Amino acid sequence: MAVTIRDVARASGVHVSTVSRAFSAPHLVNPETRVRVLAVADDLGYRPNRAARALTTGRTHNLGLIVADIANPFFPPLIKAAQAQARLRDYHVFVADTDEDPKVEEELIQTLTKQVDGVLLCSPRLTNRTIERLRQEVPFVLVNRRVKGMATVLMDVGRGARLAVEHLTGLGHRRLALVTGPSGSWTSKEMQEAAAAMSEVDVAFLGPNPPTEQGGRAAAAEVIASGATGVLAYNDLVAIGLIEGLAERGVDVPGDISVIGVDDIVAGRLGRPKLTTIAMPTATAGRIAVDMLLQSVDSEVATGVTMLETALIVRESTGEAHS
Amino acid sequence: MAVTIRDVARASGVHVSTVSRAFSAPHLVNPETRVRVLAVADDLGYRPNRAARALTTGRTHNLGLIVADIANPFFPPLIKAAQAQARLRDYHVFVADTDEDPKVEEELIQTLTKQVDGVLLCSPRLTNRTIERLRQEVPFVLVNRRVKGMATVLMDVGRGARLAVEHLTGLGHRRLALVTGPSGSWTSKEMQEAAAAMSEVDVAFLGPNPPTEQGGRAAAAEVIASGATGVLAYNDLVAIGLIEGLAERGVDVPGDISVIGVDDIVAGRLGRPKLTTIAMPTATAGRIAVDMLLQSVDSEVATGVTMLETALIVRESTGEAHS
DNA sequence: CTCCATGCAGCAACCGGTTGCAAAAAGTAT
DNA sequence: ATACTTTTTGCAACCGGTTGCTGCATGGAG
Repeated sequence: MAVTIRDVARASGVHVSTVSRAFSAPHLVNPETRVRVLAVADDLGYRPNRAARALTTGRTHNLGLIVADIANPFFPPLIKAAQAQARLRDYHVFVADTDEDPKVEEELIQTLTKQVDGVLLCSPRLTNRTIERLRQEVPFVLVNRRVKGMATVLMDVGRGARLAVEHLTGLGHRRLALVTGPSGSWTSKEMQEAAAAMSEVDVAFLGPNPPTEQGGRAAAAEVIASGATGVLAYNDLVAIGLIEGLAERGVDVPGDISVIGVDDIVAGRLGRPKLTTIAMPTATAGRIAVDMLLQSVDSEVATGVTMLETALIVRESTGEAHS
Repeated sequence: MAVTIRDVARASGVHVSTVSRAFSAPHLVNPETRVRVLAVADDLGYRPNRAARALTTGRTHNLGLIVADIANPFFPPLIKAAQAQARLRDYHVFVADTDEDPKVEEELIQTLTKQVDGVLLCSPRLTNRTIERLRQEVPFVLVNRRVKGMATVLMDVGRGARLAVEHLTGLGHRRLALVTGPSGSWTSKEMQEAAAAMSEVDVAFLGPNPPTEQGGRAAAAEVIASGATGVLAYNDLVAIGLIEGLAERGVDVPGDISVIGVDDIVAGRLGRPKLTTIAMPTATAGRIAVDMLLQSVDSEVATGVTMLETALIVRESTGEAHS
């Protein structure tokens, strides 16, 4: 079937070890021999078997990328960037979707560990304890989640939330609401803490909610009941759903209630009204996370926290408070 | 480091082959021995090394999924579904993005083949000839691309295009335009052929264009110049960009020009105006493609074409022609 | 013309499993 | 008790590479 290193060895009249070295330790083989071997290899269409190589070297040259929901528009740019960056370093990446389920997440990590050199955990829903344990088996880099002592890429959503609250209060809103996300979400907690720390404002916490359009739509009644006129939603999807839910109940955005999302997904840029949102540098996060991961794979140490800036983008879903 | 089959063998006082069989050929080992071995294995936290297993069995239990652009909203639902279906069958999936570049695509397939049992090629930009060649190295299933004799999952975009054209002519539009996609795209070709076959209508073909918002925006001038009042765009992204481009030039949709997209991505459902579009069953396609792929991995034959239905969804971006 | 350092290639063990074959154990029929 | 199956287990080779060690040339120093 496939052409192996022995075929190449036979065809070029050298020992397999020489062929092996011609590829992975060029300086240890005579330049002439090397070009000859390489020529024969190319001729035969030989391609090294990464899995076999991994067996001895311990390096699979694969990465795992685990996300809560591929279809959530927040992730694709991150996945794309991570995958591209990995390819640059000659790494392939497994992508897996946990459906927001911690059980699945853990199981996935377990079965993946042997096949990868490291795992990128994006917005994990696992407990800190579980993460600490799993960490023994394979290097991690966390995205959007803080666990002490672990390599992490964070986006400064706390600051984003502060900016959002200031924006809303600046527009005259006095009663605010935060439509929170899933309970395991670091981002959600971070937003809550940031908002709660702003003592001068009155903000109601509504949740937890699934991080989807449906989640937002379902929260509409609660938002109305809260009496808030300024709302910060867990993410754009929720914000969009919320706006729809409010519209169904005859509440206009931004006329009656101002809504701010998080993520700056494409759909928000095109929506009606165009969404005011906190932009997250997801592509950058993916790229940096891969770099950190590969670095920690080599150096055996996996630490360091990278905090990426977020930005408030004001569009049309926020406006002056009336009253 | 990691616990291997030999550790388990030693700890349970049997030979490695017995441990191996306890896992992968249970019926060949005495039930009592088996439970004992499994208990020890569980105790030690043993997990079989898939890569090592692949070396002898030839089955990696991995799949490759290659798409033109992860960030294109058309793909995530497909990726998600494919990945979920694969997991059901105990397969992991490599996801790779080609950036719409055939060179990258080919290279990716080459380096992936040894690590996977099969590859899902979604909307490939490769030539038929190249695909035929690569096919020798690894089983394929094609999505959104027709190559004779190969397993394929298609979405009936031809019929979709016909419905779209009928919808437009039904609204009184006489001059139509088709904003085509990338030159290697089967979908684009299919749409063109379907439209061209409708002899009674006058449709201009504008393209090729990159399948993005920018591509659509850039095509706006050309669309106006064509004099068309009804436009079918390669996909929703292009349609959205086009609508923006038209708006910049003072052309209203659907007031002056009607626009239809393809894919039914979320952003279109939320846009202004809400996009009339041809819905593609992407999740179903992903699921079925994985099933077909796994089937062909087992049976050594990879054929069969599955055609999935599309549907025209009329929203707000199309309207009556004003003479 | 030795002696030794250096460069290059071969040998063989090993990575973590699988599997055909044979031996041993257990069961069955005579 | 013997001969013959049928289970159950062990042995050892193998999958496709890698790598520490050894051995052979070659070349420069003394």
